[in-house]
Amino acid sequence: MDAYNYIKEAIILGKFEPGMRLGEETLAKELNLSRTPIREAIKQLEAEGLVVPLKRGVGVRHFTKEDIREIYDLRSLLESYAAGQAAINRTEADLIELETANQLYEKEIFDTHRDPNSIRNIVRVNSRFHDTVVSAAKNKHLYFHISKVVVVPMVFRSFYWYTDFQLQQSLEVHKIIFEAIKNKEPERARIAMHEHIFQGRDNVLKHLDDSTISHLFKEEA
Amino acid sequence: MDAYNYIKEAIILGKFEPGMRLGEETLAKELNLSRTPIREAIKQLEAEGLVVPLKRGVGVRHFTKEDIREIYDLRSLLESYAAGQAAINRTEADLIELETANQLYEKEIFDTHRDPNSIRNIVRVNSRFHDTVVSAAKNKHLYFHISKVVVVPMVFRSFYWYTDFQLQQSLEVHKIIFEAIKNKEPERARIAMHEHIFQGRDNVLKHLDDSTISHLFKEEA
DNA sequence: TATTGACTTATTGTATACAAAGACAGTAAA
DNA sequence: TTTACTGTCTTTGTATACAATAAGTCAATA
Repeated sequence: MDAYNYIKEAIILGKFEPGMRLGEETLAKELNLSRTPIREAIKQLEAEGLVVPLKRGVGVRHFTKEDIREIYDLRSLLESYAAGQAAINRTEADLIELETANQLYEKEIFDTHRDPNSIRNIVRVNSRFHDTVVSAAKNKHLYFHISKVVVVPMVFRSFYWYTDFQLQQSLEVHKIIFEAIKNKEPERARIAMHEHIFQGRDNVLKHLDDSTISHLFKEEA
Repeated sequence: MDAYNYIKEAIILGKFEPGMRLGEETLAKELNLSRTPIREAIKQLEAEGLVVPLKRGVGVRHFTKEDIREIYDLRSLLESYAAGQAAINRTEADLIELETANQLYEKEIFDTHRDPNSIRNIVRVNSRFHDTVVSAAKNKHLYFHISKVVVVPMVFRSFYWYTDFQLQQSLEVHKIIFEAIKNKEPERARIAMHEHIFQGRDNVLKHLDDSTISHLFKEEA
């Protein structure tokens, strides 16, 4: 794996915690590389906003409650628009892929043991559904920007906090979104997606005071 | 100026034309630097989508008509949302800054000689107004992403195609947006901004067949 | 004890050298 | 004329060395 993806994944999975400084020499040794490719990877991650300047170098960005609110507002705006456009522009192939993603999602939810590996699988198939919706909107630039908004460590961790009921509920909304896109009902798709993402947002915000994860976030000024 | 901003500006101003390959050694000589900082700048620009892989290296990205349509759709979605939020969250300082920007805009429009330098000034004050609207929405992540969507060479050139009447019309819409934000009317601000950006979009698309600029764009496949 | 200052150290910023791999040109064969 | 091949050459990918500077340390002074 290249330096960019290695660091990115480490941040998303929480191996590199928010506020942690990323020394070039350290990473270079960790990846058996020289500093040059490490620096390039860091520059890219900085452009994406995943790492921020920290003491003549960079560190993993931490997200405040305010950040989470803002990001979910933005994501909701973009993805609900995407759902609406998907209901207009989707192809038959998109519908098949959406249905597949949801079937896998259903399977993962029922089989889950709630261990980290299982959560990762749930995240993966959930992302596959959302990704397909955005892809079906047929706007490459929209796709590009949504992928940058969504890639935030938060999204990964949030699934730990879903109850079985919430996971089930989430699946049901996926099915409603799918039906709306299939039947070419943009408004219904848009509204359902908006609700869906705001449910996720509320769930995350509700748990932000939880002591087990509070160290991952910086309090607002 | 650092390598990143130098290259970025050269692309936006059209000094580096779409499709042009950006050789590291060449840029290094041009800026009296070694290849290392050049490579880092290129990686950042690549992450932003302003340059794309081209023959084992990178080249300036070209935008198809389809790209322009997509970008304006996206920009319209984001900026009209921003205008709505600005009508809710704006401070008194925001209002002063918006009014200042519009006054300068008015001045530039009346004084213009339609030379490159004058166009640059118009672009600058127009950007200042739009920037302030987005800033007044009080969502840093929204601001971040809009700035990436808007920074496209297109925006700069589009002002060459405005007639005096269109510039005047553009100013009038700015004033309507300002009033809506001032009076805390989110829907009115949102709709006005949406119309405003779509007018810009139509203007650009109308001129895309123009022979004087057609070389700047690649035909759609 | 807190604060300032010089000193030491660690880490980044930049340049350069070498290795690797496409791109290109020229040639030969179909 | 076109295609396929081969060798050369340009340009990128990576490593490393050195310069610059910010950070940390410790002692002296208020």
